[in-house]
Amino acid sequence: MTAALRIMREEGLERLTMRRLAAELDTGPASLYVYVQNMAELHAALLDELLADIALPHTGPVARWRDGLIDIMTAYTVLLFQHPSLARSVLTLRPSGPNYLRLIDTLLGLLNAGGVPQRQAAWGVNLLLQHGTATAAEQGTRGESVEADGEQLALMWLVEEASSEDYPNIDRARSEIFSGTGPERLSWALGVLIDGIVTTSAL
Amino acid sequence: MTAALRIMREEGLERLTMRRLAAELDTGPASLYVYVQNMAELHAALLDELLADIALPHTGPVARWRDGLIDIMTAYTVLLFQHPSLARSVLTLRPSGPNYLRLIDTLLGLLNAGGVPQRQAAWGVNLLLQHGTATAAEQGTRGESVEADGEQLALMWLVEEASSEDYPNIDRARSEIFSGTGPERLSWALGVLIDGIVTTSAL
DNA sequence: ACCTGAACACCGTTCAAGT
DNA sequence: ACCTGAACACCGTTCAAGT
Repeated sequence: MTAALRIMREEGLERLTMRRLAAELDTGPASLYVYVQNMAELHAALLDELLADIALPHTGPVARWRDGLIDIMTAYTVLLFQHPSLARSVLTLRPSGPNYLRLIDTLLGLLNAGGVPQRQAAWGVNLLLQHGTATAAEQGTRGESVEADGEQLALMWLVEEASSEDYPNIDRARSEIFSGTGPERLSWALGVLIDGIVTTSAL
Repeated sequence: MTAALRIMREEGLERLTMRRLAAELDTGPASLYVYVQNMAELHAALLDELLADIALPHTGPVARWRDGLIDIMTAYTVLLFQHPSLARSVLTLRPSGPNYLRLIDTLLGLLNAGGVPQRQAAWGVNLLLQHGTATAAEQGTRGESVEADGEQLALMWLVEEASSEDYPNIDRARSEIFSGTGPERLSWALGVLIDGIVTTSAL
């Protein structure tokens, strides 16, 4: 499993194929299926391995629950940002490793500390983690491939050129659509989510 | 392009390969590269085609801006729910077709009608669309493959079994983690996002 | 100039056969 | 019982060669 982590870190998840990993371990690809059922299970194992490294301040002053949430969610998002294609995989994975359960448990605990009703807390954790994963999967494309950068530029150009007759609201919002830095937008989004989770009652 | 849509609708995006589409059009795969640059561009074109069908109530009473947002976002999410693997593709695509721009413009208009400051509106549209796309990509896996259902069950089992010592908060929230129906959770999430976007000022 | 057959360089997964 | 070579059934993309 360390070999898999190394390949991912050094060459990216794209290059971590069953055949490549098998070659690294001096065997045939069929042998890997003794340890994992399929590619998805390998990705799940990698995620849990990575999650072992994020700091979970399970204890701490109850009053700082909001900062705790933001810190953990930022760490989670930044972690996946470094492995965008893993994030893409995680989105369809429903991870279930011990470190992922620990992460869920900690987030739930912080929302509980904030006095958020149980249902909102449970649904909110889902929303928060989905946002982190999706943000990494989406934004993280930058730099991973040349085409992705090209597409980003193509969209910016289109938005620049979007005629004020056809798209009057885009025209008005033009300057804000790509404004702000990644961290600024992430911290705003986390604020939106947490505020909404705390104040919006379910059903 | 109609052939591509038909294959996707009848057999799923997974089966819509360059080779399969070329065969359908009685030619070799190389010929497709005259019309699209790559697979991503084909997916982008498909998304824009689908978006042509969603109703955009651009006009209407200004006071109903919130309902308008919820209606459009629900339609967008439901649309992608039927094509989960397209949703996965869209997440990394930064779509730029005319119908996608129209969707952005309409959402911006509704947030403007709600008196949301320009920056919050612009960033908020991003957040809303990302949520819709990610939800479809994530939940939509159900039924598309047998393994995905199995993984869902595996997670439910793990959460059921999660010991109260190791994961006390999961233990307490157990009954709520999988509670509610898809539509209930979607409408709650949209409420969270809209409330948060309206009330959380950027920077 | 426009189109495409055939090849390049790969995939994940299965299974019969070996140890 | 455990492991794996070789095969199955595919991919997206490129490019030299034809029309």
